[in-house]
Amino acid sequence: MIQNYNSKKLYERLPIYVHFLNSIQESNISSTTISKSLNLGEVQVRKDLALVSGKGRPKIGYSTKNLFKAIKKYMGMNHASKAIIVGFGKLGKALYDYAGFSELGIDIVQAFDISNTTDFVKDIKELDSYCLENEILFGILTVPSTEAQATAEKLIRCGIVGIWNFTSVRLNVPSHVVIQNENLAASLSVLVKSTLDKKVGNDYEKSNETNDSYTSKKH
Amino acid sequence: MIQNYNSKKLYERLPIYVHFLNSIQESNISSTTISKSLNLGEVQVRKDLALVSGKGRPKIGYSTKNLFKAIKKYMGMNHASKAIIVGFGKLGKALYDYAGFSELGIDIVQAFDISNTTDFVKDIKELDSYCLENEILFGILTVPSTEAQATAEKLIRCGIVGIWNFTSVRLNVPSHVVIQNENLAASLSVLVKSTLDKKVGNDYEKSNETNDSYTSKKH
DNA sequence: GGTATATCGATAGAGTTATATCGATATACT
DNA sequence: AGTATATCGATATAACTCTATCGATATACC
Ligand SMILES: NC(=O)c1ccc[n+]([C@@H]2O[C@H](COP(=O)([O-])OP(=O)(O)OC[C@H]3O[C@@H](n4cnc5c(N)ncnc54)[C@H](O)[C@@H]3O)[C@@H](O)[C@H]2O)c1
Ligand SMILES: NC(=O)c1ccc[n+]([C@@H]2O[C@H](COP(=O)([O-])OP(=O)(O)OC[C@H]3O[C@@H](n4cnc5c(N)ncnc54)[C@H](O)[C@@H]3O)[C@@H](O)[C@H]2O)c1
Repeated sequence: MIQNYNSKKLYERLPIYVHFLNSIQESNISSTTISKSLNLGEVQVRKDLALVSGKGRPKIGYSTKNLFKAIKKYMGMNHASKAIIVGFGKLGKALYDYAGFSELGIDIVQAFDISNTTDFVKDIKELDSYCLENEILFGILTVPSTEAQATAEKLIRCGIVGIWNFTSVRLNVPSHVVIQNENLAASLSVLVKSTLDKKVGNDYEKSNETNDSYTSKKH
Repeated sequence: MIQNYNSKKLYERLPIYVHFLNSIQESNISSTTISKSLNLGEVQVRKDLALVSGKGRPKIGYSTKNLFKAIKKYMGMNHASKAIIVGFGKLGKALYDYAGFSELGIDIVQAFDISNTTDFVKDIKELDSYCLENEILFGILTVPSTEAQATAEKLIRCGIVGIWNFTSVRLNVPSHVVIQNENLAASLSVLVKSTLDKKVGNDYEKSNETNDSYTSKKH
């Protein structure tokens, strides 16, 4: 594949830029400044921006507004994507209440549970009708792991094609469905192991550095 | 570097194996079976296991018990790592109550907050004395983003060298400290974008597949 | 207007991670 | 005991991702 670079890692960084651009006042911004503010590689930022946006100007940088729009367009953040949460427990509640997703064009429009139903938490039985009526594409799975596979299948039957999976189960789904596993336990383990590596292997700098887990890179 | 393959991705998979091994009854298990159960590449699993464990036997596989022990040893999961949570809000509470971390040798031993103090949530003012007394190495950062940098610095002053960062801030920390960013918003964006890509680019199979975000791999 | 330079874009290369392939071997089965 | 084969381990290759470098250029400043 020639120069058609479209990667998961890129997709993770673009929202970070969006959040950053949202937070600044300047009407122009350079890739250099962005890279320093976010602890990312300078070349990497430039490459990312070049891919999604129009030209930048030497000595000036990019128009903040245009850059912002370009990234949002590229990521499909303009038309708000509607998502539902299934499993309104501790984690589901935290995610449901979090305001930061809307900045990225994602609205969590409804929560479902098998028992904790309230005004704004519907019974899981209503899943079908709700999803079909509202054309929901995304589901956030925060049910107990024992219920994970069965619940995922329910979601898929309702037309959901993207599942954010917080359970520890590796779901089995048809090929048209996208799964994003959010394995928090694994993630914490990575931190622990990386930290221990660093503490032990202080002989010379370990070559383990990656953009997201380590700090003080020499950009 | 020759064959000293020690990657972040590997560190993410090993806990998945641990969880799986914990859940099965069989006293022997083959890499083939593991790979099918977890939707991972067969060769990849074999390579992972070869790196951390003793030999497997043709037609039999590995001893479940030995494999389990080997991975835990490799990952440093034997001596329990103690972590604290700072910011006992919705997310902090969910993490604090989650039982699944102990399987991976991690104990969340204490929570701190600036206001919601209770019997088991200490005031942030006690952070110093607690961390030093108890030799805490890991901190989970779930304070509001406005407090993130300042709080991270507090943690570091208390001897913490690994921070699991749930805030949207890209922390600036000294080089001996490891940061694991858990950017949930970015992760959700990846799901949305990947799903949209797939829906649109159905001309021929997109070459975007990765082990963690997509399903129905042809292993 | 002329010069210095911050920033850009492009290319090449290095590093990391995953997959395909194949011969070796211990085990199951006849 | 002899044969078929599931599974292993190793090597080679492919795919993906990041970084270093450098010439081009629009802008700032004299
Ligand atoms: N809390 C964490 O920090 C954490 C960390 C990692 C993974 N997880 C995983 O996330 C999931 C949720 O965790 P949690 O802490 O919020 O658990 P929880 O028990 O607080 O919440 C689970 C919710 O799902 C509901 N539920 C049960 N069966 C259901 C069904 N069939 N349909 C719809 N709803 C149903 C329950 O009523 C409950 O409200 C679990 O799978 C857990 O393993 C949680
Ligand atoms: N909830 C989510 O789903 C979600 C998703 C992505 C990111 N985040 C991030 O995670 C963090 C926590 O989110 P939340 O939803 O739990 O928020 P929250 O408001 O429920 O919890 C924050 C807690 O931090 C405490 N706090 C405030 N200042 C403090 C300080 N200086 N020291 C110690 N404690 C302090 C508050 O009292 C509160 O209990 C935020 O930075 C948020 O942006 C949350």
